[in-house]
Amino acid sequence: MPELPEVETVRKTLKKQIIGKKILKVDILYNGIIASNLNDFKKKIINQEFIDIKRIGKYLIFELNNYYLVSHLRMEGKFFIKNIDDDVVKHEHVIFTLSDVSLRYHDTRKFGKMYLVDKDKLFIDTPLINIGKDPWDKSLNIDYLKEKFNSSKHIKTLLLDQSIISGIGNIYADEILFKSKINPLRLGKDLNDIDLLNIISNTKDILERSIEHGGTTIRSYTSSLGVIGHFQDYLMVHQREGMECMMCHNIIKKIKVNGRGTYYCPNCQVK
DNA sequence: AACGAAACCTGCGCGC
DNA sequence: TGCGCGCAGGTTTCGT
Repeated sequence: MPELPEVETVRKTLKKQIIGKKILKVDILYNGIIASNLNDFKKKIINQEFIDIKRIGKYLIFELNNYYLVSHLRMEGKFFIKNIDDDVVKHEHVIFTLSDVSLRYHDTRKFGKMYLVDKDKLFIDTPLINIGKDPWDKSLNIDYLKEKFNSSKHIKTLLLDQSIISGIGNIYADEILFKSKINPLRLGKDLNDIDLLNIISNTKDILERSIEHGGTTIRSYTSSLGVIGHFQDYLMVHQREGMECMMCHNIIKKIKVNGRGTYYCPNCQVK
């Protein structure tokens, strides 16, 4: 479930439920989720307390007393709060037993990762060492994008590059390009100042509006923490292949860009 | 060095 | 009904 707005929704919801609580026990049912040294992870995390939950790009940053627990949900990672004695269900891979509740990490495809990072090394260690600018960072400006987009890669690919801007995924990349009237196959180096300005402002605008609606819940994905977002009702192109463009009534097309399904309006987004 | 492809996993919907 | 294929909100690793 994870692009920036969905992760932000999880962060807010989770924060209300676990701040101030201590980790009494951790059960790891599928080791692949833990990207750090497994034994260190298990040992260090016991008796740590949740101080705060932040978000950087698509990463959830759980602030503990002495560490950051950094979690990436990848395609289908979800957190749930359950009763401690509830049965463990299929696809629950990491179970944190807190004083009065059970925090459970559920991930059908097992793609998600968790890292335990020293507090003074958050941006020095993996996975955040190369993280790009936050969409609302004031230094994310035309000059920055001119340099980073000076490439023969397609703009869709560049928008998905987390070391340039952090938090944009496949749904919002399509929406940002539609609103900016930029064809996904245009090359980064061919964009002009107006294009870059549009990308900067539309990225913030679309992500903000999605956060207001609790993110996007599409396909049959069940949502994290029982929270269902509604921004899918406002998507202009994503998953609308064969349907009429909301702006010009031409037919929305679907292509592949860098292996990712990409939706656009050939009339609004001329190459 | 830089690019696309494959890998990591599971489940669903489709056509035959 | 069953099988095989393609597809999925992501990122890292492997080959050419």
